[in-house]
Amino acid sequence: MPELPDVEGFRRTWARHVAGARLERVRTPSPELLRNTSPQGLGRALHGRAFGAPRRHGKWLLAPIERHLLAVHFGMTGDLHWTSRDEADGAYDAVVFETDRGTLRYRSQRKLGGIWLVRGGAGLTRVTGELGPDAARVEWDELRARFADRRGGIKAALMDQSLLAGLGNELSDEILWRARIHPATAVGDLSERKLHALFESMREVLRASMRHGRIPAEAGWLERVREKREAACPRCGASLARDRVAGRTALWCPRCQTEWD
DNA sequence: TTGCATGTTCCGGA
DNA sequence: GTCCGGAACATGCA
Repeated sequence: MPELPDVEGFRRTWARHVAGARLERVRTPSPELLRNTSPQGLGRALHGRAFGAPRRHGKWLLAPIERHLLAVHFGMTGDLHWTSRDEADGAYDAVVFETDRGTLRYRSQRKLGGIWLVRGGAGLTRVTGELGPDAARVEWDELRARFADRRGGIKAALMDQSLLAGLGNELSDEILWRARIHPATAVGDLSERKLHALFESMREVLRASMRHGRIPAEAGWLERVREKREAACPRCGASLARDRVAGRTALWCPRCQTEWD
C-alpha cells in the first residue's frame, strides 16, 4: 500500500494528532523495526519530549522531536494509526508511541520498513539513501533535466528513488497508463512532447491520490481493475497485459500504451 | 504447498 | 559509472 499518497496521509495523521504532543512512553512489540537504535535508546532520547510538525520526502515520513528526527519508512505493508490511550495493541503493532494526547501505532505486517533515530539533522541521507526531488513537487525543468541522460526503461526510471522520490509500482503503472506510454519504453525514445505528457499525468495522478491518501480505485483509474483476474482497460476495453517490467509486476494496456509514440 | 505481494538493498553481469 | 534482473529481507494470503 504505501507509496507517496499513502505516506502523505500518514503525515497528515501525524500533523493533526501528534505534532505538539509530548511523548510519555514508547513500547516496541517488534524491536527489530527500530533499525539503528534499541527500545532503551529510543526511550532515553525521546522521553518527555514534544513532537514538531512532520514532513514527507518521497515515501519517507520525517518527524522532528526536539533535537532528534524520526525517519519512518513503511515498506510494503506498514501504516500508522492514531487511537485512544486505552486501546489494546493490534496484532501488527510494531512501535507504539504513547503521548499525552493519545497513542500512535506504527504497524507493519511484513516488517520490511522501519524507524530510524537521527540526531540533529546530520546523517539523514545515510538513512534514506540518495533521494531525488519529491515527485509531487518536482518542476518540469528539473524532471526533464534528470531524465535527459537516462538510459533504460521509463518504468524503472520512475521508480528510482534517487531520480525522483515517491513513486512505486502501482503509481508508475497508473501514470504510464494515463500518459499512454508502454512501461518498457526507453527513456531516450520519448519525445519532449511525450515526456511532458508524462509529467502532466504524474501531477494529475498525484494530486488526486494525495487527496484520497491512496490511489483511488475509481472509474477512469487503472487501480480500479488492478486486482481483477481478467482485467480490461478502463479506457478502451482491451485486455490488459500483466508481466514483469523493471523487476516488478507491471499492468498496462497493449492497445493504448504503445512502445514508441 | 507454492507462488505472490504496493518496499529497499545488494550482487553479478551486460 | 549505469542499468537491469534476480535474490534476499519477513510474513500472510490465495
